[in-house]
Amino acid sequence: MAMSDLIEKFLLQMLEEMGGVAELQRGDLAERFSCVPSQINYVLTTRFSPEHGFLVESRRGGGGYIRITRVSPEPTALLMHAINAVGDAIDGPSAAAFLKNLLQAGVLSLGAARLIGAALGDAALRAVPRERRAAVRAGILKQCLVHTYHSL
Amino acid sequence: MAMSDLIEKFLLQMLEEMGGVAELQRGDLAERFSCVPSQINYVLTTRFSPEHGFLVESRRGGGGYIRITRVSPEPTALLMHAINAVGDAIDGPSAAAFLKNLLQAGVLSLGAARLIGAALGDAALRAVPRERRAAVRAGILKQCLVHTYHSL
DNA sequence: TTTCATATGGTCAGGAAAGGTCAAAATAGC
DNA sequence: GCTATTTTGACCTTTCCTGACCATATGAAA
Repeated sequence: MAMSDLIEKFLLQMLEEMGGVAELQRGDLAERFSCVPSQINYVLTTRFSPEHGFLVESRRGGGGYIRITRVSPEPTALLMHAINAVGDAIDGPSAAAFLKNLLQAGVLSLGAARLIGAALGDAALRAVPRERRAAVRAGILKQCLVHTYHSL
Repeated sequence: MAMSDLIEKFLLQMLEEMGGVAELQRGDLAERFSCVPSQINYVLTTRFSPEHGFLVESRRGGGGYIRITRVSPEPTALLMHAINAVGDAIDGPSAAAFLKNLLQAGVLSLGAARLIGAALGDAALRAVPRERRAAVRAGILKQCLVHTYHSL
């Protein structure tokens, strides 16, 4: 695995531990990985760009620093929120809205969202009396989201 | 036997040992067989194409790699068979076995298989009376498989 | 207050380390 | 002999790594 990948991994883990913001010194990090300082910039520009959902600030001079902030909300937080919000029963359109939101946020892949959607549809719940479907749907949806949470 | 056949054999065995995914470096492999690197590409395009049931990913540059993943040659047939075999009711372990088979065959991704598993578990079906769960489970499972079928 | 030394971080271009493409030459199978 | 397959090499593209040089902040000295 290339060094840039290792540095990326390190920074991601750091962000995870620090709850979304990591502050570091370029020289220190370069020394830890035995590379030139500018390689840190390379990693930052290729893997922590805004399109990747990060904000990078820095300051030069004595006491300088580089701060990386995860700008797109963390998937775990979004999932947690969604799981709590589902409740004990949910109708089809509402469930679909949940899935759409999570898809939009990049927490669920298109395939996963559609798959869950299939599991929640009336066709899948044929064996459940109509008046109980909302409750069953909620159970399935929550469990799917919990699973997704655990697989992050 | 032509060298391309030898390389093919080697890669197939590698896939076998690694459980369906093999990661390699083009230069290394070329050196091992004393051939030019581009011959590896030839083997990959003629014998590990999607029609042959393989997925090939790669990355250039330092630390580059080639990854071959075995997928099912006939996902549609396997899915069709599975959908028919599920029946009107199915217990948890049997459903799990179905998923495991389809996973092994590469029809379902690990993520998809686990996701469906979560939707079929007792935790997800808490709102369904125990004696009706098998029927509900069958409905959900079949719908998920039908969905997968359509999204191929 | 101005100036200079030091401590950071930033930019950019070039070289190195992969993998990709393509067409011509060689070979194998009928 | 003819055709399809295989083999090869020249050239291309992408990604990574390095180093020289640049820019800015802080603090002490003049």
